[in-house]
Amino acid sequence: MSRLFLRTLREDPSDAELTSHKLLIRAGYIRRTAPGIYSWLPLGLRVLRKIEAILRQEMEAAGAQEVHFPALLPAEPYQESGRWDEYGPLLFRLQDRKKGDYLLAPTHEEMFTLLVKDLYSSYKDLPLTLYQIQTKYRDEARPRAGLLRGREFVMKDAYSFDIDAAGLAESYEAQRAAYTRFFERLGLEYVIVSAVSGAMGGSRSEEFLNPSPVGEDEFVRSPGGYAANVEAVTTPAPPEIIWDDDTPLWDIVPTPGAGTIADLIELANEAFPRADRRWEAADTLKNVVLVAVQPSGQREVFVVGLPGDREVDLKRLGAQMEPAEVEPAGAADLEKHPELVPGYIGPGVLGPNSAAEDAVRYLVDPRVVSGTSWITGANEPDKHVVGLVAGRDFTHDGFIECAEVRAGDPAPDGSGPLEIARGIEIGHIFQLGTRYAEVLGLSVLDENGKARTVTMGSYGVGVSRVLAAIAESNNDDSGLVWPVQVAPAQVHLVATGKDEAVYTKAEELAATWTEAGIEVIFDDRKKVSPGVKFADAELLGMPVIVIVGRGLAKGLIEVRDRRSGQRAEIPESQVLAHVEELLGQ
RNA sequence: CGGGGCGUAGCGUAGUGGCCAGCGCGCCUGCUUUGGGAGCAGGAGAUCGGGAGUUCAAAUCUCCCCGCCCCGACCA
Repeated sequence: MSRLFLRTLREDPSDAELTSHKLLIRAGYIRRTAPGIYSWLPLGLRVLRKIEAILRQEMEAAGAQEVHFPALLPAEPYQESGRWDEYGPLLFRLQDRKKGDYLLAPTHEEMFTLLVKDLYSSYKDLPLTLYQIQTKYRDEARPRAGLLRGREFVMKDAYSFDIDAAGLAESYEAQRAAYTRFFERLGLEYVIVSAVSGAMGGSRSEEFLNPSPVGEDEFVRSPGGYAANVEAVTTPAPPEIIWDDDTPLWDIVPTPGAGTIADLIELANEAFPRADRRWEAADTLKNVVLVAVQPSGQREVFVVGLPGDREVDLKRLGAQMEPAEVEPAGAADLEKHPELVPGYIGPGVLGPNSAAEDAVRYLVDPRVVSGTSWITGANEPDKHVVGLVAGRDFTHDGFIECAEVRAGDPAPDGSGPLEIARGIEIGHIFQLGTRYAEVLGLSVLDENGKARTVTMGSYGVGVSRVLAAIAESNNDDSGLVWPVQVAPAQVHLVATGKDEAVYTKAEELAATWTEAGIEVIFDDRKKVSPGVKFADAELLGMPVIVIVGRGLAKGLIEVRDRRSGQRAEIPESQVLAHVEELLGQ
């Protein structure tokens, strides 16, 4: 260790917020090079390599073959797939000396698709799964949390190629199983949640989330085992209500100044109270004006209708409108639609309810089923409608998940009330289908000599993010506590005191153990006080700390378990056995 | 991109117009010290984020720019 390239820091870096970030920097595993870009130091690199090695084993076991693409790529394939535009500012773009467009790859679907197209043309060559462990680049608007969201990061991306949907399902299952084994071997807690496929396109998609309060993804789960990303949660539609001739007709009521839901409810309970109960926010139909912005910049104003007690969740809505982005309508957008009276918008002027040809699209929350009765805007200032029945008095252009999800909402599969938690996205698997194969022309001949478009899956693990997630969930007040599988070394050997015999003995142990296949970090620094060595050992976080020092005179060596803090004085002859036991070997 | 905080040595910081910019950690030399971040003595290390301006005088005031952190928007 006297020669190890390492400098531990006594104080937390001022620009770090998360425990994992602070500790990885203080313990000398990584250094920040630029915003969201980190350099790997010897210890950090060892951990990264170990995670990669485990991942490779699981990929090979699942039948995937490793390749390696450049990170620097020509623009053409991405222009063909449309992602050169779709990715927008997230893409690092550059030009060569001849003004040719290049990019630093954010992910490699196109390249894998083209590689297979280049070499294969028969159904006999399938199924095939390829993978790589590569550095990816994304010019994130706001990199944060050290390794958790960087602009450069290490990712394992795998791609499966099959002739049909059944094959894809099999390849997908194989990767899914490999992922569960991988995360289990790391000892990293994970939840598999349903996800929306987003910019990737495709159908089935699941995320592996490491539950953590510092995670950026919100997900829900139910006691019955349902789990989904908040963006992907579906709302179980209440049963339709059949109305009859006794169902009262709607009525326009004056509601001066009731521009907000809260005001409206208060006024309604006073001016036209219900017989059976008080009016609630959930009795109102709130209509919110939004704009969908296409990657081309084209703007479409549309309105969503949802129960008045719910807020619009732009994230959830946006996930369903990909690749368009959704934002609240601005003043300029509203000016183009004078029929939309802010605070008093009702279905009457929206979508199919309007006679106008350019009526804005009207999408509603799944709770607005046929037969439900609402208080909603009358499309003129200071007036609302009471008793407007969906299906009878108005209709819409379709349902959309646009409302916030709340703890306690029912799971769509009836498995109980949902709880909301946060997680770090450590893996994401997709059934892409034919999206990339189609635009890039990847097809093979089937047994009848007919060209069939290949169907693909895409499977990612954020390797550097996994490292951060492990650090985030494996530490204590004095430092990191690595699981043995990924620790830079298994044993941190400390020699204390100034007795030469101690150092000789420790060196001897280090050599023997290394020979026996145990990785040892040996703190042989002679002019460093014991306190510093102990503190460093705890900060660095090897699973076992061995101390050769004052006990040696009696033939005793101290062995500590980093995680539990348990200490034992062991006779020298039994130390190796004890260490191996602690390491679980 | 909006809101907030900030930028002084490798790290953490003090310094709101006035002498050679101070302290702790770390680093170097010497002596002492060695089971919980040692002591003494000496030393190296700073274009005070950059530029322009105001002033007899700027880390400190003004303007512009750059960068960092947090929240939001955004985000396989």
